[in-house]
Formats: sequence, C-alpha cells, structure tokens
Amino acid sequence: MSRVTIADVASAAGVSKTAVSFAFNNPERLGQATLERVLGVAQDLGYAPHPAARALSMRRSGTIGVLIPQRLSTVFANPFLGELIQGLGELCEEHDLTLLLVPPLDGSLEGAIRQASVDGFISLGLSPDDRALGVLDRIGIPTVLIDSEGSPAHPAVNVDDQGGAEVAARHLLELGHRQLAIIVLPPARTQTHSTPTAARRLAGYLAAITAAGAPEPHSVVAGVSVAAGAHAFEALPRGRLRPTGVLAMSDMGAIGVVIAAQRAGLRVPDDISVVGFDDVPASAWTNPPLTTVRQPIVEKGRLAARLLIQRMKGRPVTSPAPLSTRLIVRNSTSRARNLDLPMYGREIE
Amino acid sequence: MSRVTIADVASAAGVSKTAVSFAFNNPERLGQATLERVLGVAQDLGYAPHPAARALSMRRSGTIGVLIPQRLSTVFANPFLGELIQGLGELCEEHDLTLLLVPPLDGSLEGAIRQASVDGFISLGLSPDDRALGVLDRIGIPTVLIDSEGSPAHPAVNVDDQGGAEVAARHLLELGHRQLAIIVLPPARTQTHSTPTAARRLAGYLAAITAAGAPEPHSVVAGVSVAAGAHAFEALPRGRLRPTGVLAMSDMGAIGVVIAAQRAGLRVPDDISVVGFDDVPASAWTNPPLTTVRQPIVEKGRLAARLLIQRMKGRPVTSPAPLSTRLIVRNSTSRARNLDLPMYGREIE
DNA sequence: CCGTTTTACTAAATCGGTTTATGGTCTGGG
DNA sequence: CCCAGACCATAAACCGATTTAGTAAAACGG
Repeated sequence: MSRVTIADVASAAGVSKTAVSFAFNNPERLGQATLERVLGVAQDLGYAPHPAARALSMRRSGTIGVLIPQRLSTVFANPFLGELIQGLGELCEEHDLTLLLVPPLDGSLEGAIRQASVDGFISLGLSPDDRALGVLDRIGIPTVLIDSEGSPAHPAVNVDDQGGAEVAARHLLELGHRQLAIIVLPPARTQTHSTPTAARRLAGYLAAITAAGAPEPHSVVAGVSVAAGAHAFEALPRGRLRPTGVLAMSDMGAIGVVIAAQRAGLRVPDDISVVGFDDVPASAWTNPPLTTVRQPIVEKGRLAARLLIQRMKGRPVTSPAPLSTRLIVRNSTSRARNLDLPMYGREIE
Repeated sequence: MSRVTIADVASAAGVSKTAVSFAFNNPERLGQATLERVLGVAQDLGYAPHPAARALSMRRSGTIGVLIPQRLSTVFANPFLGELIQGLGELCEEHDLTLLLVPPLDGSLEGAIRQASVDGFISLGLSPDDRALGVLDRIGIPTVLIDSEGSPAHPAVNVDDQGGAEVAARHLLELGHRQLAIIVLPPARTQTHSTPTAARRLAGYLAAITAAGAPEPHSVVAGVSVAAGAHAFEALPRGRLRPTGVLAMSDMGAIGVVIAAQRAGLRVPDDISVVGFDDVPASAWTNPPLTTVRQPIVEKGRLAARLLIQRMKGRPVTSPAPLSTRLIVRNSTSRARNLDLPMYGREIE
C-alpha cells in the first residue's frame, strides 16, 4: 500500500538505486537497454521520487514562499494579493517553481518561516523591526521584501507611495476640497505603529495638505476591506465638520466608504469625493468608477520574483528604484461644492 | 555560512542529536537541566530544523497543495480562487497547515503533482478523465476534488450548478426574454470538451430554455475574465437576432459583457439583461450591480479542506451533497422590452 | 598482445532530521 | 546488600532520494 520508492524500482529492474536515479536525472550515463528497462519498470510501478527526499539531497525544493502578514482567511479579501501573485506566477512558471503561501502559524510568522521548505522568500509589508526578519537572515534563505524598508541584507521592491499619495491629496485640494479625511491602514502585525507603506502614504497626504494650508484632516484607521471602509465612514465627523473629500489608503477601503456614503444618502462624487489607492481592476467597474492612485502591482510581483531568483542563483542584488505611481481620475471625485450653497454642511440622514 | 544543523547544536551543547531532537519534540524525555541547556544553545545558534529533512523522516510536510488547472499568471484574475482560499485558509490555520499553489509545470499538471511535497491535494475543476487524476491515486496522496465528478477514490465537493443555472435562465425567461445568449466557460485544460461545471451549468440553462419553448440560444465560449467577457459580447449576433438576455457562466464574464454592451451604447439592464454566476463580492459594487447566481465559495473551500483533513487522518470520507445555490437579483436584469417598441432590434453602434 | 581509455554500472556516503532499542545511574524497597 | 524500576541519555537505524568514488568489462591504439 505504501509508496513506491527508488529501491523498489531498482530491485524490480535488477539494477542499483544509482541506476534508477541516473535514468531520470542523468540518462546519458546509462546504456540504451538499461535506460529503457528502468524507465519502463518505473512507469509500470507508478514510481515518483519522494519530493521531500529529493529536496533534502538536492538542497532545493523548487518552491518559493510568500510571507503573508495576515491570516489567509482575510488577506484574499483584498484583490491586491491575487494581483501580486499573478506577477510572481509569471516568473515561477518560467523557472518551474511553485508558490507556498506562508501565513502566521498561530500568530507567529517566525514559526511559519522555519517550517516552510522553500528556496527563497517574498515577504509582504514587514516592518523593518519585525522579528520575522531576524529569523529570515539567521536561517540564510534568500529573501526579497515588498512594501518594506530595504536593508543591506535584503533588497526591497517598493512603489512611490509618498509621491502617489501626494498627487492624490493635491487632486482633491485642487478640486477645492479643504475638509479632508484620511482612512489609515491598520498597524503592522505585531507592532502598534504603522507599516512602511502606510507611513509613506500618510506622509504624502500630509505633505500636500499642509503645503496647501488646508485644515488638519480627520483620520480613521480601517483594515483593507469594504466592510472596514464602510465602518470607517461611520466614524467620520458629521455636520459642519463632515469631510468633503476622503483619502483612502486602499481601493477596498475607498469602495467601502463610497457604499456607506451612498447608504447614508450622500451622492458620490457630488456630496463627497473619495480617492482610493492601488487601482485594483475592480476599481474601474464600481459605481461610480473610482479615482485612485495606480501602482503597478503585477509588475511589482514580477520584479520581486525576478530579483529573488537572481539571489537564489547567488548573484548579488540591490533594491531597485521605487516603481512609479500615477493618479487615475475616474468618477468618484469632483469639484467641491461651494461653501455658500445650501447643501453644504447638511446633516447626514 | 551554511545552515546550522542538529549535529551542530548537539556538539555545541555536548549532547547527542537525539537529545536535541527530544528537546523540541519530546521535552518530557529530557532532564530539566539538559533541556534548558539544549534549548539555550539552539536559540543562540539560531537553529531551525530543516523542513525537508523533517518532512522526510516524519512523513508529513504540513502542507496541502491546491491543484490549479490554469497558469498562476491568469487564474487570480478571477476572484473565485481568492475566495476559495479564504475558506481553505480557515481550516489550514486551525490545523497549522500551509498552502502550496500547484499550477501546471510547463503545461503538465502530472509533473507538478509529483514534485509537490504535500500531505494532501485539493484539486480544482479537473475533468473525470484528466490524466492528473490517475497520477494522484497512483501516488496515493489523499485528495479532495472541487467542481469535478466525484469518484469512489476521491470525494468531490460541488454546488448545485445545474439548479442555479436553471433558476437564472428562468429568471430571464420570466422577465419576458426570448432571445438568449450563453457565455460558455472554456474547455478543460487539455481536453476539448467542457469541464463538469460548465456542462452542468449549460444543462441547467438549456433545461429552462427548452422547457419555456424559447428559441435556441446563441452561445459563445469565453474565459473567466472581464476582457474575455467583453470580447464575447462582440461576437454576439446583432440586429434583429441580438439577444436581449445574456447568461454568463461567471461573474467576470458577465461584467465584461456589461462593459462591452455599455461601450456599444446599450443600457444595462434596459436594453440588455445580463446574469452572472458565482456572486463574487465585486458583483455587488458594479454598475449596475450584477444579478447573479450565488454559490457559497468560501464555504466550499472550508468544506473541502475539512474533508481533506479527515482523509489525511485516515478517516474514510464520501462526497457530500452539493451545496445549494441561489439567485441574487440585483440590477443587471429587467423586464424585456416589448417586441413592438421601436427600440427593439435597433442596430448596435 | 598489452596498457590506456571509455563505457556501464554500483557500493557507500550524504543530506538532516526522527525514532527505536538499549545502556548506564540513581532511588527505594525488601 | 541486592535487585527492580524509574530516569536520562545515546548509538544506530531509518526516511528516500542524489552523488562521489570506484570497479569490471569492453573498446581502442600502437
């Protein structure tokens, strides 16, 4: 009942284990006749080399791990990861690699990292002081960071978050919005402070806002999901202080805000403008289509995978320049209603 | 520079490899003093057991594989997989398992299956005669099928595709639509004929249509993506024979149809009704929100993972009853325009 | 015909763990 | 004082492959 091993094939074919191994990995080292016989027997027996045994002796598993900072059961609610995997996947296919999703094992990424049999890691959104990073270079597995601070040890792939955020905020300001709100991404996994990405986007928003001399924005923390975005909207000030423009750090959050606003009887963009971040595909289909900051997610995945594969080959690699972002203006933003119009400041609901 | 092994720890702590192993896996078999010393040394050296070695000797890898019928670079364009993984992920977390994505290795799923070091497989949408299935039970790794024909060897988790499709078609027919079109899912990976899911949905559509005595629908094959759906719309007959109702076998396809229709100057649902399948979350946010057949994707993932884990524990498992589907009526469908109205049959563009 | 390659194959070491079987040391009871 | 049992720790076997070093036989060159 148990699995067919190389020894079974060897004895069935009347040769040594070495010969069987050669048949698959070094066929030219075997005579025609033996080669065919061994291959035939292996086929008949349904032999497949044990992957773990193979990985152990070859010191490579043919797998790269994606270090995910959240639970699997929630992280895919954001299309971002799916997009990223499309990019990673392209290079994995080229190089015959499979992808292992590595979420925290009962809360601990460190533990998960040790368990994972991979040749390299792509790590998402780790803060520079996450303990997982320590484990990573202690174990010495090549790693490429995405959305983190780069370090001499590990190259990082980033986009111009701050620049993108700045343009987004300026867009609202130029449309005449003064009273803004920011939907801030939740803090890093174990830390209380924000992720590098959130920090950079926030810096961009604030830079534009203070440069324009607009009042300090109200800010609410919300996870990257439609529900969280909707919830965040509820937490916004109402009445006279109600923001007319919302800067969300994610598209999902922005969509949530839009939906909650509409449910509350506001029209988007007439009563409230909302701008997202990421430009996931769905942003183009929403009602209204979302104004958002586009970042090249698939390209980011491709680039990170490419760098990782370089590192896995032993070549030294340094962090590339941040990929550029750009504002995609669709229909969730419009000119701010004039302060004197009767509509301004009306109570919600 | 190379990795710290159990032997290094053993010699550094002045004990045997066995003792080190026990320190981690069988701490009660060691004395207090030794235990602490070994653990301390291991910590200092940054020791982590080699996952492949561990997997080899323990005969388990702590990983389950998801057999994906398409390339990674395309499959995540459909939110379906992400949703499913949310479900799988819930149970993986409970049982400390990681998830390996196993797409075809240069075209061959069989090859990919052999390489994957996993304790079990979840397989997506395999036709009953796919050669990959043969490999699966030859190797003897527990497997649960999703969206396939179940077999005595492998339990399958399915939803009531046919019933759902039937309700969807009836919905359009009851709204007065006669001239329908069907956007058919593309055939299985290597085969020329359709996947079980596509076949069942098609059967459902046709059952309702013939029962209603409506004319035979036009059908177009299109992949599960917005672009493919849009493309499919272009292939639909125009003029007098233009369908007023479209049955898409996926939400992504449906969204593509909607977008292409709107681009062509049609109003949805006034000029053309479209119904999707799956009810991925994005369907609720589109413009207009999509009428679609809801299937419980996350639940499907949960159930499949639960069954697989049972099988991995050696318990026998049989295919559960199909999960039920239901029609979610939103705004992409409406009463068919009366045949006599001047608008009917107007040329597109 | 003899030494040298080449060819075809194999025994044994190795990868890095876990596990089984066993051997000492201490303790306590008779 | 002796023996049984409890307690700790270890040597060696094992998991299932790859790979190194080497051997026997055949082919080759002069």
